[in-house]
Amino acid sequence: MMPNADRLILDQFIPYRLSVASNAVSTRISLSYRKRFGLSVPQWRVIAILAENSAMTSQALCRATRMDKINVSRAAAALVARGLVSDRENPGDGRSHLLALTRDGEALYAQIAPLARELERALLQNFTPQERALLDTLLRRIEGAAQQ
Amino acid sequence: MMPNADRLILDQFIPYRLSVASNAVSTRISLSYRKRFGLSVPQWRVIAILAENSAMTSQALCRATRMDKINVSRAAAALVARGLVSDRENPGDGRSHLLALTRDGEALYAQIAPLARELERALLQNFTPQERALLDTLLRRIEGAAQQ
DNA sequence: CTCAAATAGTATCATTTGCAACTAAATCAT
DNA sequence: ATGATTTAGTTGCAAATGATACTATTTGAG
Repeated sequence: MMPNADRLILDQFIPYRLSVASNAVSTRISLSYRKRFGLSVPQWRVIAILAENSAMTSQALCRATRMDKINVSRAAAALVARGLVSDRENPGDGRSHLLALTRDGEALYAQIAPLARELERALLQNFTPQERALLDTLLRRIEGAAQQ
Repeated sequence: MMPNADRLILDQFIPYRLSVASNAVSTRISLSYRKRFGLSVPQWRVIAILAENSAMTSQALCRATRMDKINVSRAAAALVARGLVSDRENPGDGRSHLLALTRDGEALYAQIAPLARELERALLQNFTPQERALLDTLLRRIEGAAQQ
């Protein structure tokens, strides 16, 4: 038998717990976005960031959404095709484009944002504000350590 | 301009933070398992659970790993092909099989488990035991709420 | 018993995701 | 200026993931 110190109980292994919790939340949320608005999670992230900052390049979106450029590119292409995002030349740099929400995109955001907040509220239904803040902090610390 | 109560700051949106943290951790861990042992995360989960409980059916593995049957089936098939897991008839039910670690599987587990614990320790390097326990609890509560 | 319904697991196919190569524009050193 | 290097973004291919349908066995109602 192995020494106990070298065994591992999956159920108490933090990376596992994190993955399971994240999957449960993502599944729930993405179903909801997909069904009601036909949006994937990457698309939703792009919309959310564009609603906060006006026109941005893809690269800025990569940083803000923590997604790689290919995911941003695909999400943006789909949103442009649906008329939710506009795509114009960047006067300062011919390689990149400036992406922004269209009027339709803003309207969609106005529908989703309250729903997203409601979903978040449901997830955190019996969290105190302190617990919520703590969770946020702990997650950021783990993320930082993972990228080390 | 929308009312502030209906806006949403992605950076502070818990489902987003959870997803970003989980991805950062998974990426780090799965690279490590893949490079050193040629294992995917689902395969690693199957091994970890089989190391805790001896012979089990696929279905029991589904419950224990929180993966769906197709992921378990694929992970198990790959492990059987590598000789890390044995697959014998279930005397009690002709539809299912009993999966268990082989001697090689045990040996591999003995190598990975300490590494996994070490990785976890690195992630939680400046967490107090209380913070660690709290994170575990908060993640379980969110997971429960997500499955509602 | 016998046959409909349920369960275990796999196979097949479509969709998603990620990686590497590619095009085009900008930067920078000579 | 001009050619090598870096950067922005897309495309095309391969691997991973998921949904559906299928086979074989078991269960359970009549």
